[in-house]
Amino acid sequence: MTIKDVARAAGVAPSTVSYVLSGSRKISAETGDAVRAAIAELGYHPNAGARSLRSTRTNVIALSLPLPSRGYLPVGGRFMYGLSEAAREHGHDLLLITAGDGGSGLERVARSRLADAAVLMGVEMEDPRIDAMRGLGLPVALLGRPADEAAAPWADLDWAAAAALAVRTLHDSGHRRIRYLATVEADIRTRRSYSVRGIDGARRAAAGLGVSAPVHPSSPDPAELARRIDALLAAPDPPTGLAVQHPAAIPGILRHLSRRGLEVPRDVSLIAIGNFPEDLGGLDTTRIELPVPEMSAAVTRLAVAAASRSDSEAPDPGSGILIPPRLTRGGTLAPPR
Amino acid sequence: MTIKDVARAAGVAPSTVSYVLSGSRKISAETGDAVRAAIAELGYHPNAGARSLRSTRTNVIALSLPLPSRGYLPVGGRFMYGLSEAAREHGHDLLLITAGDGGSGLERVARSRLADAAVLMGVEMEDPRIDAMRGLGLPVALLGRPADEAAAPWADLDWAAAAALAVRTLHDSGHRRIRYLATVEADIRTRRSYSVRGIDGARRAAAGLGVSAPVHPSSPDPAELARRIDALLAAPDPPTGLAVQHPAAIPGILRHLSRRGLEVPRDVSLIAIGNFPEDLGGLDTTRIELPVPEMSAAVTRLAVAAASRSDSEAPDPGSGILIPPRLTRGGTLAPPR
DNA sequence: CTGAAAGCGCTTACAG
DNA sequence: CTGAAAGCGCTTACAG
Repeated sequence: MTIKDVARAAGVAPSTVSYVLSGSRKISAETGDAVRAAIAELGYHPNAGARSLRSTRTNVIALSLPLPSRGYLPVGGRFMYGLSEAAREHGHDLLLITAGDGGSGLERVARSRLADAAVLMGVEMEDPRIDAMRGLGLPVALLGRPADEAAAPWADLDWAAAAALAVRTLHDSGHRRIRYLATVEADIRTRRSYSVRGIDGARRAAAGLGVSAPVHPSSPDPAELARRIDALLAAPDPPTGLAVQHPAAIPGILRHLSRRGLEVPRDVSLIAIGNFPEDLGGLDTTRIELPVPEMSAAVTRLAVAAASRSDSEAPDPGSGILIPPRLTRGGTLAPPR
Repeated sequence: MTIKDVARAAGVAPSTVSYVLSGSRKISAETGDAVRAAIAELGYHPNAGARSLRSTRTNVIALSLPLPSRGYLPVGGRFMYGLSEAAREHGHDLLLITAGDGGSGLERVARSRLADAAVLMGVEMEDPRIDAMRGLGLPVALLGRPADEAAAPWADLDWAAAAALAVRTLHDSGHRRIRYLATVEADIRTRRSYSVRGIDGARRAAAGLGVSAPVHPSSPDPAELARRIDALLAAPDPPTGLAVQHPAAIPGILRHLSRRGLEVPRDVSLIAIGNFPEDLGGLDTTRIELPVPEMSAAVTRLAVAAASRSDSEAPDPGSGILIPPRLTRGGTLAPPR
């Protein structure tokens, strides 16, 4: 089942079938209809290998996944769905590249021309993958905002604004003893963008409000996290408001507070940053949700644009798309007693 | 950067480079070394499109994802990681196919020869994708055990045995009023394999033990699920033991029981089936975990085998790999009062 | 408005 | 033990 079969069935030349498919040439209505009818009847789909060999376009986007940090995994799954559907809307498929093969995966994809562009997930402030791909001719789009915002096109939730919104909302509600529970240490250490920017946003917001909001890293180990919360509560000025950027930890934190006899929001208020309602299992939490569909659509658009730019050798405008945070009211926020 | 460049650098013919790469011909040590040195120095990777056009092998495995049911999503992410890494170990990459484009995605992949084989996730007892792919020449391997076990190679946790193990463990512990909280209704209605087999295993085990263990569907809505649990507890013979096959619901269930003043395991025992320790957020639950790495490795092996079989036109042995359940002891099981 | 032909980068019989 | 050549199924200048 090749383009020749379609051409024979429609009574035209193979090249005419190709032109009907690509739309890059004016075709008479009758010819076009005959070709389309033959394609539909035979169920013809162009051979992907032949097409990519000839045209140097694969219609595939590679997704470079970070090493699965324990806190990040459930989020990764949503993005894979979101990105895959967004890619389809642009006529592309999504190829998964795990960091498991030592970062060489992306280079392999670039050199063997398996994809037209790559979306990088788990972006670090200074992400080595950006420079690595520059020389290899694989355009990238970042799901995360790097330190050098002109290094590559990127899309991200405005984590700094999200953290600031959480701190400001607690402050507006009357809280003065606020703590910022950041992402897990591993993410801070590797300078994951959402991690660094969240902390930064929280600190700036606190400074702007003239309030103190010390930052504490979270832990993937619930028992260890519980110990840290105990330490906070045992301090001379225990917090009345918590902003938490570690989504997976929310249920455990609420359980621990309740075990300690603290009622939320009567004794402690809490705002969750960057999570999904589903992951909260019915907990009615005041929160800033992670806008996965918007982020997926935005970064995919950038990746597709970068891929076609690489055809025309046009310079990379280095655009960034910042998605503003939105607060969802829930039952974990109240004025301090 | 093509095979010709490597050939020139090594002072041999392009075909010789190809033979060194494939290992399908005896090559002298010197020639082989020269070629390998040139490949390493130039950073050569064969063009994927050219290779697949010529050899009809893509070294890509397609992953057909089910529609993201709310209960299943976090699990999907783990499998994507697990399958991607397993595929790499066999020299393959993983291409994501979402059900979003109406099931046509797999057919498109088959007809355009984008992949050598497909792994089907979210398998139903009578899964239409199996027959659909048979005529299209895309070999499949199922991540789930279908009703017709000879229809295609498959790998799965033994959900029937898992459910039976949970019921039996409760029974051994002294429980006689047991309830089986199955998967969400949508999964039962579409006859997802894990759902049907779990229910079946629970019923058989209960019958074998001469105990009654009525089955109740779970709900993706925590409030609705809470109402159903209330109904169970308000019945004349309230349960002392619950087996729950809806992983995402465990934290919510435990919270609801505690809100009702019931202590676990003093008043009610609970065994969770098919979840991840990470998703429990530190809850020390007696459970049967989902063996994602084993399942991923097994189904990938089957997919790769099916792909090479399709080259040699050998018949499909229709093998099935059943992974036995393992109980992890936790703090939610005790004899009834 | 349409067709014949070249060629993308590989693999693999054919030949020596 | 190695090479020259054909051809996989497309796309796209070239030609009319």
